[in-house]
Amino acid sequence: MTYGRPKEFDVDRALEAATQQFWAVGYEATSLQDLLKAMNLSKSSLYQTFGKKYDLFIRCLEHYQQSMVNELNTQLTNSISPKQFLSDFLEGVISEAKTNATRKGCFLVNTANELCQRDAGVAEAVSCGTRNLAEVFHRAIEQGKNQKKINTNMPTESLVDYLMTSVSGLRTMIKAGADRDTLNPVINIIMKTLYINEAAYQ
Amino acid sequence: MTYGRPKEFDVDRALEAATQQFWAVGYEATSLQDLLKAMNLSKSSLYQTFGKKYDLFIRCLEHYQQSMVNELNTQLTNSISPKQFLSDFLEGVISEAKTNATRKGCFLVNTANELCQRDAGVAEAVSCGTRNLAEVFHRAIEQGKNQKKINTNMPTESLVDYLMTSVSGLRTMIKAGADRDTLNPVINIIMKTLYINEAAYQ
DNA sequence: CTACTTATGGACCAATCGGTCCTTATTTAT
DNA sequence: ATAAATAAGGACCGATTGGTCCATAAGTAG
Repeated sequence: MTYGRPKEFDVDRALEAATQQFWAVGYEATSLQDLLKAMNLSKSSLYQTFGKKYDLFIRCLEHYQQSMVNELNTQLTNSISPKQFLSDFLEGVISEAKTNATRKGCFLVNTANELCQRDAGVAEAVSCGTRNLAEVFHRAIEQGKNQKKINTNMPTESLVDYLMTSVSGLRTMIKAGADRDTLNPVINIIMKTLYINEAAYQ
Repeated sequence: MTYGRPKEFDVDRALEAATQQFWAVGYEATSLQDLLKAMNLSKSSLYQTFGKKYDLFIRCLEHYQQSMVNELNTQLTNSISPKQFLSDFLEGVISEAKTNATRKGCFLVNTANELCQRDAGVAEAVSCGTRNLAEVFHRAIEQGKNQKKINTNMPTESLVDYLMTSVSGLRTMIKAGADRDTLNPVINIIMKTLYINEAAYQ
């Protein structure tokens, strides 16, 4: 039933390679040549399989978003407490600060900054990704509230938005060159804000 | 003492126009053509006066940074309280959320996200700008502490970094499409965190 | 009026951009 | 064996990129 010459490459691996490339340097700064080298494909294969650069980019965005959200969801269910999950997550975010390696940040955040205002399609994909990410945080915060660890006076939605804002901010600070020593107190403040009762009593 | 044919344009106005252009769409997405149109210059005039695109960009960054910091300093000295200053500032940041007009955000934040990891010169200019911005926040927070309005237990530096992080995060959220209604509660949380005693007692 | 200095307009450049298309290679179905 | 279908290599495309260079214009100093 399947005709034709089989592909000489793994589509998923190629997609992953393209994602890494776009993630590392963004859409505009990634040339077709860069993609071909990163994915190890001929131009024909790329266009035949993924369409144009823009189409590939959108697909990478979705690929990234899904795997990130999946990863976070399993981390949340495996963590000993929502607080530990959130704390680990923030630690993870700032762990790439001032490493010699490239600080890629979050592909969604990067793209939001680069393209969202200019391209409606990208904006839609990013919006979808952030909604899914927010859902994870929503779950974590609801659990924290149920365990009476998080101030139940504040609407969960606001806390989620606060968390999203804080994470995005951390990522920008890292790109701007902040190191872990300056950002560690910041995530302490953020955590204390979520777990405000502890902060007030300490 | 001044030789030669006089310039037919105002250097400062041209610099301002270039700043607006870079600010609006970033470095990569701004072509030389875009610059010439925005600045209303011939190519020769641009290169003779400002050097190459990269040089002009750095100069725009510095120009932006200086005028922003000056503006904020006068706003701080004219405000009735540091709290009012900070609150007004955050309000101002989210006031461009979901306007139909282009949401340009902060030129420094944009550039941090676009170029800092790739170009050392840009990173240096951004770092200088953020330091100067942080100084303004430092002044405001110290004043708040002196007036016993801000928790003196937390180091001022940490609060400054927290504020910088929050502002950067807000800007990204705006670019990602968040509207004022979702961000207003967020800045309330941020303000309460700075003025934590009020938050704990309310 | 002449020499000198700077500004401007635009021709020109190689390199690169994203993208198309045609030929050839490799497979499966009959 | 042959036809159908897909993949891969690479030539080729016009448009655009950032940038240089040169001839001409427009001033000032002596």
